Amino acid sequence: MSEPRKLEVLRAIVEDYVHSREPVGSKALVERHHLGVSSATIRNDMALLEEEGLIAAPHTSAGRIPTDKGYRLFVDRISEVKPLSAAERRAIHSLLEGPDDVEDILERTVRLLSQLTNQVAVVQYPHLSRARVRHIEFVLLAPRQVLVVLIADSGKVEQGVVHAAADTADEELMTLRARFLGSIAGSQLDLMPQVLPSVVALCPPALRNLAGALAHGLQRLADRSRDERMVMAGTANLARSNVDFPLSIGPVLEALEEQVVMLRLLSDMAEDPRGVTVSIGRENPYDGLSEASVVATGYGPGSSAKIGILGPTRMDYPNTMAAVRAVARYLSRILGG
Amino acid sequence: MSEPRKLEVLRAIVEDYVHSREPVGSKALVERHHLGVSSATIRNDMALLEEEGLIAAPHTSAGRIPTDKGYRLFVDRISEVKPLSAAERRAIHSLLEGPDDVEDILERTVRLLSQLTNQVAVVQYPHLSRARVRHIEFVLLAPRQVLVVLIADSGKVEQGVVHAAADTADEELMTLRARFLGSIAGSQLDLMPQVLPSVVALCPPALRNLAGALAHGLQRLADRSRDERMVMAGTANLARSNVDFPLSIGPVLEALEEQVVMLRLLSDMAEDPRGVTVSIGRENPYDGLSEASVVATGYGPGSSAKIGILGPTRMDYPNTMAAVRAVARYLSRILGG
DNA sequence: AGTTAGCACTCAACATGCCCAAGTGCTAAC
DNA sequence: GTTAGCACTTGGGCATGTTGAGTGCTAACT
Repeated sequence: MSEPRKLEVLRAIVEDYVHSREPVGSKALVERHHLGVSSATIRNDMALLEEEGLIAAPHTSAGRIPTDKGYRLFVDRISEVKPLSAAERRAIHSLLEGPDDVEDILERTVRLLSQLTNQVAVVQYPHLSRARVRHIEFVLLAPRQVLVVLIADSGKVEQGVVHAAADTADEELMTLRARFLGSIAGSQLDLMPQVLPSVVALCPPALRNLAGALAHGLQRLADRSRDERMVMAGTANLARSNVDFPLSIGPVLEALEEQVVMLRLLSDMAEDPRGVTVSIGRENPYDGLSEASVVATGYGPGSSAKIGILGPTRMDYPNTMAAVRAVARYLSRILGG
Repeated sequence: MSEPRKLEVLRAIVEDYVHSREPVGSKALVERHHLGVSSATIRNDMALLEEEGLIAAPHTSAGRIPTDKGYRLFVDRISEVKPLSAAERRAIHSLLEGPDDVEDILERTVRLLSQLTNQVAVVQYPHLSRARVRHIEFVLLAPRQVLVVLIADSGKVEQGVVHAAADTADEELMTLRARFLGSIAGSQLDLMPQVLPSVVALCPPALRNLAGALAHGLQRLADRSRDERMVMAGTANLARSNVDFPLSIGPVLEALEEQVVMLRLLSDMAEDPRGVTVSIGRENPYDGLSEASVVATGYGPGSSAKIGILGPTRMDYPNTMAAVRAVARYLSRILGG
C-alpha cells in the first residue's frame, strides 16, 4: 500500500468529480488518469480512503465522492495553486484603468472576481479604524436638521443627519465646525470617543447643546466606518452552477443577505501562510453554508480586510484560489498606491 | 351566459391558484366558493375563458391556471386592494423611528417591504436632478490626488477622486473651492454643465489646469447622482417561495444584478391612477423576467423615484399591491418631512 | 337561452416489475 | 503488494398497468 498513490487517487477523484459532477468509480479513474495500476488496486485504495472518511459512496453501487474532509486534505496537501491564464491576467489588468474612487474599485473588483470564478464574490470595505480625520462638514438642511459629513484620509466619506433641539444658524455651525476640526483633524477615528467630549465641554454654554448633538453624530459616523460593510456580486452564479444540482441555494442567499453573518465569517478566517484560506462545508460556522465553501484572503494594508468567494463545496479549488489570490494582490496594489 | 359570473370564476381561479399553486378544476371551484351553480356550468364558463386566452390548461386533463392576460384582467378589473393588517401597519410605523439618513431609510424600507410581501423588494434612490448644490469640498489626499465631495440640499453626498497633473497645494484648493462654490452654490445639478466651464474660464491661468480637472470631477459626481441607483433586499425569498416551483430563479437573479435593467424597468413603468402599477410576465421588457411580475409605484417629490417588488407571476396581487402602496406612502412622508 | 346530469375520454402521476450497467468487495492466484 | 475474476448490490431506465382528476359533449330540464 503506497501512501503517495493513495493521495494521487484522492486527487484524481476530486478532480474528476469537480469536473463531471458525478460519483467517480474505480474503472473510470484508471482510464482517465495513467496511474499504472489496475482498477482492483484502486478499489483497495478507495476502501482505505473511505475508512479514513475522505471519500464516501452515495449508495452501494455508485462511485465515490469526496467528503468535506477529503476536500480539506486536497486543498492542504495535494493541490497546487495554478497560475492564471493570459486572458485572466488581462482581465485583472484592465481593472487598473478607470476612476480610483474606493467604492468604484471595490465594485468592479468584486464583479471581476465573480466572473473569473463563476462564483459569488464578496469583499469587505477596508478597515478604517486606523484612518485619521481629514475633514468634517456641517450643512444645514433645515432649521433643525444638520447634515454631518466626515471625511477620512483614506478617502472614505461618511454622512448622517443630526436633529437639533432648537433652530440653528449657519454661523453657529461654522463656529462649531472650526472648533471640532481644530481638535480632531488628524486624529485617529478610534480615538474620537476620547477627544470629542472635551471639545463639547469647552464650548460656550449657548452652543453646548448643539455641540453635543453634533459630537454624537460624528461619533456615530466614526463607528459606522469602523463598523464593517461589504459588496458582493455574482449571486446569479449560484443558480447557474447549480442547475440540476443540489446546493440548495435558499440558505445561501439568506446568509449573503445577512451581511453580518458574512462579515463575521470573513473576519474569522485565519490568515493562511499560503495566501488564501479555505473553509469547507460543515467547517463553516453558519449552518446554511454546510454545502458551501468559502475561499478568501486579506488585502490592503495589513491584509486586514478580506476578499473572497463563496461556492459549492464541489468547486475547482486550485483555479479559484489562484483567482482570489491574484485579484487580492492587484487590489492591494491599486489601493496601496 | 352571465358576464359577471365569468369574471367571478376567473377571480376564483386566480385566488385558488395563487393559494394552492396547483391547477384548479371545476369541481374544486364550486366547493370552495359558493357560486350557486354546478360544476358543469363552471366548465362551460371556463371553456369561454380559455377561448379568450385568460386561462390555460397545462395538459388535457388538468385544471386551469391563469395566463398573463388573465392576471392582467384580474388586477385591472376584479381585485380590490386590501387594507393592511394591524401588524403590518405597526411594522411600517416602526420604520419612522431611527436615524433619517437617506441611505439608512431606504435600506430599512426595502427590507421591510421584502418581509411584508415575501418577495424581492427594490427601491430607486430619489432623483436628484432637481436638487441643488449645497456645498462642495476639495480634500487633498496625496500631492496629486484630490477628493471631491458634492453635497446636495436633498442630503445626498457624492464623492470621487480627481487626479491632478501637477502637485497641488491646500491653498490652491481653498481658492478654487471658494470660486466654484460662489458660482454653483444653489444651482440645480442639471445646470452644472452650463455653469462649470465659465468658472474655469475665469480662473487665473496658473490654476486653469487644476480647475478644469476639478470641474470635470464635479460634473462626474453630478452625473452620477442623476445616474440612478438602487437598493434591494429579500433575494432569498426567490428561493423560498419557489421551493419545488418553476420560476427558474437564475435569469431573475441576473436581472437583479444588472441594476441597469431593473432601473430601466422601474423607470418605464407608467404611473397608475390607482396608485400602483403592475407589470406581468411577458409584459416585462426583459426576457429573463417572463415568469415574474413587478409591482411598483412612485414615491417622494413628484413620485419620480420608484419603489416596488419583484416576484413570480403567481403572487397575491391584492396584498402585495397594498403593501407596496402603503410603504411608498410612508416613505414619501418621511422623506418629504 | 341558460343550466344541469351523465358519460365517455384523455392523460399525468403513480406503481409494479424487469433488466441492465456500473460499481463494489472478496478471494485466490501471481 | 498487485491483479484477475466473479458473485453481489443497487439505482436508473423502460415498458406496462392502474387510478383519479378533469374535461367536453350531448341530451334532458327549467
